[in-house]
Amino acid sequence: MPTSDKSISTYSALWRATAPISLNAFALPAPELAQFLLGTVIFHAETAGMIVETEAYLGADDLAAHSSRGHTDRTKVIFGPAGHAYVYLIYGMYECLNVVADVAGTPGCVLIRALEPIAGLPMMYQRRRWLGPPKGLANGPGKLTRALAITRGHYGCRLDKGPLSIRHWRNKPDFKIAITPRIGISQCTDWPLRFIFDGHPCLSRPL
DNA sequence: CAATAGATCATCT
DNA sequence: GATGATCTATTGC
Repeated sequence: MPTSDKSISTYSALWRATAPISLNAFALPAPELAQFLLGTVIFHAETAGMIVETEAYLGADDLAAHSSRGHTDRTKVIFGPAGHAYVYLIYGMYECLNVVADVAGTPGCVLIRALEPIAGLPMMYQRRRWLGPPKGLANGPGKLTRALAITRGHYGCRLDKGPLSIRHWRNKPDFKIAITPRIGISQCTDWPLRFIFDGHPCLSRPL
């Protein structure tokens, strides 16, 4: 299930094996964007990994979504145009990366929950201070931001190009997608908005 | 393996 | 003043 081509393990080779995604291609409803992002690759600071787990967060009706409480300093980017980063601090300790969905004026975003590490593994090990197998480097929302050195400083960044970018494969790998309820929330706990590569070893939690 | 405690702070009430 | 889209270490079977 991990990446088909194991010869692509350097940042530059991975960059060449992928292509940019236009900013307006991100402008989908959050559940659709969450599926679209599965299998795409995040690049930042000499490290990169493939997204294998996402969660969609909706608008006013979705009480688990930060944007359901309205437009504030923290949530304003979620109400903006798609393809930008919403990064926030959770539990005073970890940062979580979201991709803004939908058109400007309509709130919605996608939490990136797990990556398969592909390039820059030694750097990821150093940032994470992790001693286990590679699958444990970025298999959680707080872990992957550490591994790729993504912080609240990236709040509002565009993701189609620039230092923090998401690209898709020129030869798209084929994976089976499974859908489950979201993890770690206390509202709308049974909405089927978590999207995963079925059986992938780098998930934050199996199914 | 499962359950639980503790770390730590920006945001919102 | 309470809470939380988490993670790690530790305890107990």
